[in-house]
Amino acid sequence: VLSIRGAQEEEPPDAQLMRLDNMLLAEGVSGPEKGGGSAAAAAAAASAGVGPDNSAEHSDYRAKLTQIRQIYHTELEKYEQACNEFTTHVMNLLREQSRTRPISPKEIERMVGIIHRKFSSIQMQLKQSTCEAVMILRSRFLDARRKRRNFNKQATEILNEYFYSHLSNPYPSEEAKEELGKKCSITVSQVSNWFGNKRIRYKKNIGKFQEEANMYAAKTAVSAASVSAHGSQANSPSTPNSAGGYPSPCYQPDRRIQ
DNA sequence: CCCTATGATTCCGT
DNA sequence: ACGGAATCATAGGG
Repeated sequence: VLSIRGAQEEEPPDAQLMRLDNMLLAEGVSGPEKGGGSAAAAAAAASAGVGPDNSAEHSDYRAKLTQIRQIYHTELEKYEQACNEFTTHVMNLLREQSRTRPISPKEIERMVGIIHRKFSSIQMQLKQSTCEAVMILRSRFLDARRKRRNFNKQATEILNEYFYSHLSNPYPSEEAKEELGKKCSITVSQVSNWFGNKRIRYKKNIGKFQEEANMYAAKTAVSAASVSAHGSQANSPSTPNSAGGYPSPCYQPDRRIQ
């Protein structure tokens, strides 16, 4: 009713609308019809983390995204159409009224402006809820926590061997991480995650890991012994244990119940 | 179904 | 950018 001067300037406060538009575009909802969407989704999946390109999950995600996109487009179209219809309807009414009373073009313009603002606020809502839906979808499918799989036994074996044989400084270098990742067929960041988790959990409850520590200490001791027995030089294979970081589990071969 | 183990993410300090 | 800590979400075993 009272926004006459706002009729011409509709831009200034709509930073949020910009954000919504940008996000919809980036997510492939409002952009190009088909190929763009999947490309954006793939990029999103790739950037979202470790994503070993699970195409089964991924196609599911894409299907849902397409669904969202279709809904969005049909709704948008519906709103647009409704807006136009309503506008022409109002125009007709005004035209009819102009027979009984004078109606300035300014008034018509004002009415049209009001209608358009109303409908664009509805569009805004639509965009917002679409964004929300996309975010939920993303968190549902792209969050790697939701499809966590344990590493296989051999991989954890290798990782544990490294951890317990470097217990004094269980911080593998970049190269070491790469090598471990290669041996375990996991990514470097997964190796980093594993060591991060292992360090904190070991430190938090050393007692719980005592048995495991002893086991791996024994295992590496055995392999070292066999190596030195086989080879000629008695080189302790990069195991200068018990320096600074974590308390050594101090292997006790015949630790029994009292 | 509950509980623990575990991989991944987030927050924060450095 | 990396590591510690807390937390999330699922896997796995009883």
